[in-house]
Amino acid sequence: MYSDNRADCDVIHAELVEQVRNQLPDERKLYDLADLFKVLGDSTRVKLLWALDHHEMCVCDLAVLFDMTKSAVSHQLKSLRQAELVKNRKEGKVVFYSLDDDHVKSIFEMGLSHIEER
Amino acid sequence: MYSDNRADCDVIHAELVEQVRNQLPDERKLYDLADLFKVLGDSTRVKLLWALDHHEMCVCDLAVLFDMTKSAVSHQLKSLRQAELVKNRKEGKVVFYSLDDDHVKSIFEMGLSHIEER
DNA sequence: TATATAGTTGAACGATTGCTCAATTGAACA
DNA sequence: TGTTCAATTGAGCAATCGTTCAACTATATA
Repeated sequence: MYSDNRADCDVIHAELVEQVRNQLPDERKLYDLADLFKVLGDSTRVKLLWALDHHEMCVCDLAVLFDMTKSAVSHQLKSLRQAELVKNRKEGKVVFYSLDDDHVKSIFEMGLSHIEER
Repeated sequence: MYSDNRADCDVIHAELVEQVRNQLPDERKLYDLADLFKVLGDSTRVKLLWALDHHEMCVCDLAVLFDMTKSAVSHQLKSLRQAELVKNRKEGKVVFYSLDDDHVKSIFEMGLSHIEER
């Protein structure tokens, strides 16, 4: 049944494996989920999100706040935009960014709970 | 005030920047938070956690389930162990892994909510 | 219209990541 | 005691990631 697989071992608990396999979410969903956490898995982006959770801010403000170049900030905001975690609005030359997701705060707080309980 | 920073721009909203700066969590916490999401930000590890959420499993079962080598599985389980997301127990030659965190499921569900609402 | 400034973009780089491979550990058992 | 098999480990490699740098766009204003 698993003769052509890469797991260099016999199946120990075949029934359990089959049972768990049938209960796993769609493969695509698992990839999307990992991609979301990948975006959250960078301290710069975490900082940006945390700042934007307090108030909408422009690229320049964020650059000053975290002592980064505008370019670096802009690149990271692009990732966050593509993940639909932030949105922006333009006012003259200035682009204001803000959170575009209700779950970020909850996810952060859940994450902090994990960290603080170990 | 910010004369020696790397943000190649004037401060546009100095007061806001200062206000947000004072409300940000400890820098260390933000790094730890990003590190946690970094561990969750890989589809292999997401799959492993999801499987272990259903039932404790040994390395060999997981390798068969996801068609990976035991080595690859073991390496990833090590990351998860270091992040204190999974724990293990030994029974003879076999090592059983299981979830070591109540928040993972909640974090996953929050993440799925974000994905499904866009 | 010319200049200045906010922001974006793409290439290039160094660092990190996830896997493979081979060697090794450790427990069961003949 | 020697063999077998589950699991771990470290080195090495390709791929990915985050930043810098330089060039560019777009808008306000003199």
